[in-house]
Amino acid sequence: MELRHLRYFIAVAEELHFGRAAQQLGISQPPLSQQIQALEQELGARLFERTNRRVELSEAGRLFLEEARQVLAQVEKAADVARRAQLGELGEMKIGFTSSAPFTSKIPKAIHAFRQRFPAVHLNLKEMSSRDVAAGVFDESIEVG
Amino acid sequence: MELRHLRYFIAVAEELHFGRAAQQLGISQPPLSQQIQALEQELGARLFERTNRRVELSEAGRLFLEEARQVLAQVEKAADVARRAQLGELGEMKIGFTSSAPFTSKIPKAIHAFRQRFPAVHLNLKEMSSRDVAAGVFDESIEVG
DNA sequence: TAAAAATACTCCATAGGTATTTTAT
DNA sequence: ATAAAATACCTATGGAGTATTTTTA
Repeated sequence: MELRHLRYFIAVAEELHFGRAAQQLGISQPPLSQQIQALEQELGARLFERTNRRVELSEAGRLFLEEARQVLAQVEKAADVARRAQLGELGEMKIGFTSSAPFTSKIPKAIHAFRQRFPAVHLNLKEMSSRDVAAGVFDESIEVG
Repeated sequence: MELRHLRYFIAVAEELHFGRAAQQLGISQPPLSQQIQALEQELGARLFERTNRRVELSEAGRLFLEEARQVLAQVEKAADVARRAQLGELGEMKIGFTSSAPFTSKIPKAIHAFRQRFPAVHLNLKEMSSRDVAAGVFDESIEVG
């Protein structure tokens, strides 16, 4: 099974008409019929009742439609997560700082501004020696959450 | 995006090695690299850090992996729902019966046996006139949940 | 220099198109 | 007689294979 099968199935389920669904999908009707048949065969389930002047969903089709929509929604979410993570709007930020850093003034403000800007980024702070800061050492952590 | 991309991505994420992942998938390494590249391009996100002796997941890749697994799990569920609905192990059963039916004895037993056999089928009972039973009329219903 | 991924190209399986037939109204 | 899906057949896009190059540890 491929997402194509689910996209095609949903189009037919919404139009209840192979010709119009094909048009909406930008393909012709025969390959759409074929893909739906292939899907039905793989599932071992009849998804539509075809009575030549009318196409309607079978019981299996109605239930499958809900699941198929959830799959596509989940795919959208997956793509969105990846894009936002790439843009640095999601994920984890680890910051090491030395005890001599002006913690009482600048760091809290910086954290606040950062969390305002990237609310989905998980912040992870740690006080450490300046040598470790320079070396990029960051084993344990204090989470700000 | 197609499910193929997700299946390939998960294989590479698990093996952290394109060659072995390709072998596990039953394809050769170059097309696997190509499909992963196509996926990364479509997402606009780098999923792996390639440093020639080592492949590792990027932050975006780690987050995407969780989502991708959920997609495939949802696809399995969708297929399962369709198959079980086709077998009559899922869905809805509507039964009309007349007031003269021996409700106190046979019907409750029949319901019990049915629900034992098909626990996922939603039962829907209604007392109606014998004429409506014969005509298959079934507008409102009493649900047995 | 060795191990692994990326390129370059070639091939073929199959998604998709066109033409036609079937079917039920 | 008509509208719509199914079937048959053909085409061509792109997924997959083989050979080779690039990269860096």
